Amino acid sequence: MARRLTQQDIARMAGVSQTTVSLVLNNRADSEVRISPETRQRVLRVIRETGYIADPAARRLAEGRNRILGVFTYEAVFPATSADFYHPFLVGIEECAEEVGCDLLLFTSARVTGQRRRIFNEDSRVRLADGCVLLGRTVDRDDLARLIADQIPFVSVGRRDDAGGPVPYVGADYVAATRALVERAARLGHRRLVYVGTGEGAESTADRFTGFQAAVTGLGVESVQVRPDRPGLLEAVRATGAGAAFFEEQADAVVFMQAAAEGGLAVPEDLSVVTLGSATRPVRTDTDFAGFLIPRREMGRRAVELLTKVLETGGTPQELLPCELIEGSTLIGR
Amino acid sequence: MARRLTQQDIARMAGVSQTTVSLVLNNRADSEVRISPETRQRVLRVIRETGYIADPAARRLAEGRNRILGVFTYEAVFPATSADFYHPFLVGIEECAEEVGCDLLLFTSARVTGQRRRIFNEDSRVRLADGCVLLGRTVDRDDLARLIADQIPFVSVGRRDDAGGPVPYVGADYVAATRALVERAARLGHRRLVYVGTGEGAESTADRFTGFQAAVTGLGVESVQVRPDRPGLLEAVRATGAGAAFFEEQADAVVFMQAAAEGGLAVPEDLSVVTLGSATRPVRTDTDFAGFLIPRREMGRRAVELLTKVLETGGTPQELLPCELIEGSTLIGR
DNA sequence: AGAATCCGCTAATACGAATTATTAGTGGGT
DNA sequence: ACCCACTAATAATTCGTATTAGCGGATTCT
Repeated sequence: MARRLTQQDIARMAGVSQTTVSLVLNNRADSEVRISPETRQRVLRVIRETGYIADPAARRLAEGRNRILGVFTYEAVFPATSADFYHPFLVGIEECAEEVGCDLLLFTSARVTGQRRRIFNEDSRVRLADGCVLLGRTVDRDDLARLIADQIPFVSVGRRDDAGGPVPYVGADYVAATRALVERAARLGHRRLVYVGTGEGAESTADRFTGFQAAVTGLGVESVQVRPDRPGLLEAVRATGAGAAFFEEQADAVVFMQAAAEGGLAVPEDLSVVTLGSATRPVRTDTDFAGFLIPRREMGRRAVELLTKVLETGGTPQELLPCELIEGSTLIGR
Repeated sequence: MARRLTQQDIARMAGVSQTTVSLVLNNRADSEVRISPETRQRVLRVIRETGYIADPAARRLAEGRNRILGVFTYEAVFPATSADFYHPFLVGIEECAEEVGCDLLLFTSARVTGQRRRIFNEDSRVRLADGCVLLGRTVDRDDLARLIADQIPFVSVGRRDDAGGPVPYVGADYVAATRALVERAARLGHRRLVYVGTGEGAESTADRFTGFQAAVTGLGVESVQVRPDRPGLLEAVRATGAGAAFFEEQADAVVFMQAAAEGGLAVPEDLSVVTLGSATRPVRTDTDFAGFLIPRREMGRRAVELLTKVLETGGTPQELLPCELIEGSTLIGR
């Protein structure tokens, strides 16, 4: 097995010292340090010819940084079930990482403990990267607290509640987006709305409910809540007498539409339907729902941007990106 | 920024040497090395109390490996057009990487030179990983030769011809799968077959043609070849008088089906249709083609398995995985 | 009796790159 | 002849962990 090339090897080939190779590599041109153009070129040529690349572990150990950004996901990234969910984020992350000249390390090695992955296992490689981006519908609170306590630079994609301290994140502004949709319904004359969803669990879910309630209260509109998993959902929604239904989860709306068609409920003539963001669970539908788009790609990009900023100057950035509203065809006046 | 705890710190607190801490941590109980139970417990207690975790960078440096596997693709992975092609491979790769405890480094930053990516560009990061998996419809011969010459551990997903030496790969057995399909057609009474495809180019394509010809010759069945890109493909195929058409590329078969429907050719009543593997170009079709499935996910898994084996013991593994035959509804007797 | 082995632990060193301190050489000014 | 400023490079050290060689005394084997 061929030993990995080291700066020492390059130095030998170029007839200089390891120090010189390091200096050339890091493009140091301070007044402190001088390398003649010829020597520099000679070293660079050997490096080019051999395709030498610095060992990230050694570099990290010596310098303290890597130009490697870790990406941690709580579920496997690629499998089809979650691919649709992660994909847009990854596109954004990848784009921005390329721009800032960082490589991406997918922490696929994190073993699944119980049902999900955990960041800190026996030998977590999190510290191999300069910092990392956290991705997942929900994030383990203990992991977050540990990251904060250990002062590991990271940015969460998706807003997170405090976990032993403020969590750096870039999220989507579900509160504002949901409020805007409620306001639109109100402008169209709706006086009674039904919220179909749990309103609890992950922050993203809670935010939708928060926005809904705030808007409803502010506008003096009547509202009721219905759990999406209850049997006879169609009848339950019908019984509320609401003119518009707000679905926390698009997948539930898709199922509902099917039931409505079978049950003789016309959408949007009899009932308007609004979905609060694109589906997290993949569903196929032809319905052009009124709702909003989660700026997933932008979130990915921004997370990397913020992470590099954190690495440079520290801090705990918290940002919410606006969601684009979708006109759709399922919300009409009454 | 608080300095991290080191083994030295732990050693001081426990009143032992750094070596002892390391030995306790790694649970070494060889005959080579002995630690008394009391000392061990004392060290473990300090570790537990402080929440010490070894620095992965230092650990990797000492161990000499990164546990990072590179994944090189000749086209961008994420964009939707190629996503369907790469996805199943990546699923397998990720699965297995997780099992063997390795992280994945996507060489997405490899710049595109001309039309395609090249492995060895200005600042190739290939050497950053312990080894890498090559993915792509076709792979550059020069790149392969370079990898072999430089003794960089790698495994290609897909069989490759020698390139200045044998190439380690895990491929799909297109020869056997194609032969099996020809044999099935023969058993069903077909005495004249037409091969629609170029039969040349990438190894995967050549293998299909090889299998086809070998089977046809062995069985004494007549056969002709038709280029898939010629105008009037439908008539050309018809003119051959063949009872069954073997399509190298499923996408061509889909187009052909459309033309057949319009031209009044009934499939499979008038002509049986067989496709040699799932589509590389994404096509949507409802036709249940007779053909075979490429074990993409398995190939991805196996590639990582073989790569870890190469890393441990060297060698140049070459494996072909069997394709699962699809009964389908487009191949009947005559 | 002398050699070999065991015991529990530590000092020394390796790993690869970055940084520091230092050296050798050169030319100019007084 | 001497000191100084400057150039171009290197030797030595650092980072935190893992490994190897070895310590001196006691026990066991031959």
